[in-house]
Amino acid sequence: MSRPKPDSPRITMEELAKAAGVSKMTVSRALSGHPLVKDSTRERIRQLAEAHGFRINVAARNLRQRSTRTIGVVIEMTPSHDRSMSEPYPLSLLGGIMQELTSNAYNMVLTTLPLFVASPPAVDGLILLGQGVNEDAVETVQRAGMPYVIWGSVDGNEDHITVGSDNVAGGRLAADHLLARGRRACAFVGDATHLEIADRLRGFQERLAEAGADLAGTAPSPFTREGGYQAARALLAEGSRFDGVFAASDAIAMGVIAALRDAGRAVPDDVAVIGFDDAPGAALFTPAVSSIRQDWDRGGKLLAQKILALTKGARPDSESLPVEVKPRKS
Amino acid sequence: MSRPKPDSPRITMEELAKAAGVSKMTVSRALSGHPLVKDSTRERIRQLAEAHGFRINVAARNLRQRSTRTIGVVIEMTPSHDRSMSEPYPLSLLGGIMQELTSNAYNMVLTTLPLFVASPPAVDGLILLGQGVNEDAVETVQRAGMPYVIWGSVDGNEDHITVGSDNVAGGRLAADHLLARGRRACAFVGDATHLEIADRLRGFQERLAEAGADLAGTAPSPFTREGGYQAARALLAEGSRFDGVFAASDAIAMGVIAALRDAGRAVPDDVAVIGFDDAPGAALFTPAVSSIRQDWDRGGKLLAQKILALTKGARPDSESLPVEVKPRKS
DNA sequence: TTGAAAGCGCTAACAA
DNA sequence: TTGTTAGCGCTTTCAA
Repeated sequence: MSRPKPDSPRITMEELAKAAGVSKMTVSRALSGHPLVKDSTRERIRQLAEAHGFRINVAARNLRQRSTRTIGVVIEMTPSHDRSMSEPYPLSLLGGIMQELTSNAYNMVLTTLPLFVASPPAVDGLILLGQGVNEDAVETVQRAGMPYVIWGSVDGNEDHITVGSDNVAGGRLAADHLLARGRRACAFVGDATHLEIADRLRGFQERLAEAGADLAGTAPSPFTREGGYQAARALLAEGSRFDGVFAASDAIAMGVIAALRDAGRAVPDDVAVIGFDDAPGAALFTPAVSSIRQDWDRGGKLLAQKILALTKGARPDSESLPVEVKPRKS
Repeated sequence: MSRPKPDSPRITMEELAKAAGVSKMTVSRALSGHPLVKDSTRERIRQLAEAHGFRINVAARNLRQRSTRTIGVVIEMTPSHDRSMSEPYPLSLLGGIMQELTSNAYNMVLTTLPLFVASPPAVDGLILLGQGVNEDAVETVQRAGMPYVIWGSVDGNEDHITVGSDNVAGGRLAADHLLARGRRACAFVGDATHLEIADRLRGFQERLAEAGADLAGTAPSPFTREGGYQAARALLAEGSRFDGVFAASDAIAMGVIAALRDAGRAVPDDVAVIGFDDAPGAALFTPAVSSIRQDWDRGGKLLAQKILALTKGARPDSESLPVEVKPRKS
C-alpha cells in the first residue's frame, strides 16, 4: 500500500484543491461533510485526500473557528504509582470527564498549575480538580479569562461553578456508622486545611455533637498510608482515648489501622475505623476498610457537561453529589 | 482588584500594541522574553498587558510557529474506577509521561482511538499506549502522518519506535519463581492475543521447558478479577492438574486465587500464584500476591523523551525495560 | 453547487 | 532597539 513518506511535508488544502481542480472552499466543504457539495465531487475529493495523505491543519482550523474543541483539566500534581491509592482525585474522575468530553467530540488536555502558567495549552475552557490548600489554584485559573468549573467544595461563592461530593453529609455518615457500632469517643485523621476535608470534619463533628458523643481528637495527615500511620501514633502518644476513627481517605485509614495493630489495639474490636473514597484497595485490605463512597464517575461527567455548557454561553449551577457508606470489617 | 469582566472580548496583541504606542512585534517580543527589547519597554508592556487582562491567543501562535508544544496520548479505553486495578496501562505510566512532558514545557492531550479519528487534536506527536489485540491502533496512528512512539512489545519492526517492559524476561522470572517453590505443573491465565501477554507466555514456557517442567494448561482471560475467576474455574473444570499459576495481571491473579479457594485448594500450599504489574492492591490482598513489577514511571519518561526527540528530527531507538520479581505470600 | 476575497492573531524575516 | 511586511492554513462571508 502506498503511503506518503513520513518525512514528506504535509500537503495543504490549497494544494489538494489544485490537484482536484476545484477551490479550497470546495475541498473544505467536501471534507467537513457540508451538504451543499455534490456527492460525486465530495467522493472524488475524499479519495484524492486519502491518496495524498492529506491531514487537516488543526491549528489553522482552530484559529479560524475561534474554538479548539479542547478542554483543559488542571490537576494539582502529577500522578504516580505510589499515589494511585492515596490521591484525592483519582483516575475515575478523569474517566468520567473523558467519557463525557469524548461523546461530545471534545479533547482533553491534562496539565498542572505550573505548566498551565508556563505554557498554556489551546483550550476553550478549564476544569480545575481541587481547590487546594490555599486558593492560588482558583485565582490562577480565573486569570486565564476563560470559562472554568471546579471539583471541590461548594462554598457559596457565586463567582464560580463547583461540582463536588457532599462532604458534610459524608462526615455525618461516618459518624453515624461509628455511633451505630457503639463508639462514643471518635477521632479524626486528615488535613483539614483542604476545604473538602474541612467539610468532612465539620459534618462528622456536628453529628457526634447531636448524639452527645465526643470528638476525641484530631490529627493532621497527608493523603498517604504513611501519613495515617504517623498520625495515629501521634494520637496514641498524646494519650487520646478513642474507640473510633474517621480517616479522610482510605489510604490514611490503612495507615491508622496498621498503627493501631502495632500498638496492640484490635480493629474493629478496640477501635473501629472508617475511611473515605472507597478506593480499590479498601475492600482488599485486612480487615476490609469501611468507607464513604463518592460517585466520581458521575462527578466527572457533570464537570464536563457544565464546562461545555459554559463555553456555549449557558449558566449551569453548582452541584453537590450524594455519598454513600460502605460498611466493611474495620 | 480590577479584572476585566469575564465576558468582555479578549484584547488582541494589536490592540495592546496600540495602547502601548508600539508595534505588535515589540509586544510579541516583550511578552515572550526576547532579549532585544529594552528593559523599560518590556516592563511597561508587561504591566499594560496585565492591566488589560491580555492573554495570548495560543491557536494563532501555534499556527504561526507550526508547533503546538502538545503531545497526544492515545489510550485504548476510558479509565474507570473498577478498572483502575486491572487496566494494563495505569495511572503511573501517564504520570511518567506527564512529568517528562511538563519539565519540557509540553502539554499532554489524552485521547482514545475513536476520538482521535473523529476529532483529531492539535499535537506535534503521539504516544500510543498498547498495540492492542489487532494492530488497528498502530495503523490508525501511523496514518496521522506525524511522529509517534508505542508502549508495548518490541517486535523488531523498524517502522516504529517502541518502549516496553521485557515481557519475555518477566515470563521467565515468573517461571523461576514458581520452580524455586518446587512447582512442576504450571498453568498460564491471560489473553495471549495481546502482543505483550504473548511475550510473557513465551518467556514462561521457555523457562519451564528448560527446567523440564510442564505447561499444565492455559486459559484466556480479560484483565479483570472476574475474568481470572472464570478462567481458573474453567481450568479446574477441564481437569487440569497444576500446582502453580502465572496470571497476566494482578487482578487476574486475585480472581484465580478466589476461584482456587472456592474450590478448596489452598494458596500457596496446593497452588502457588504469581501475577504481573505489582498493582497497588497486590500487596493488600490476602494472601499478598506475588508479582512481576514493571517500571512504569521510567517507561513513561522514556516514551516522552523519545517522542520529543522525534519531533526534533532525531532518531531514538526502541527500548526494553527490565522487570523484577516481588515475591509475596501467594 | 461552487468560487473569490478577506482575515482569524500571531511571529519569522528582513529593514531601518 | 523597534517597525514593516508577509504570511501560517484554514473557514466565513458574500457573490455568482
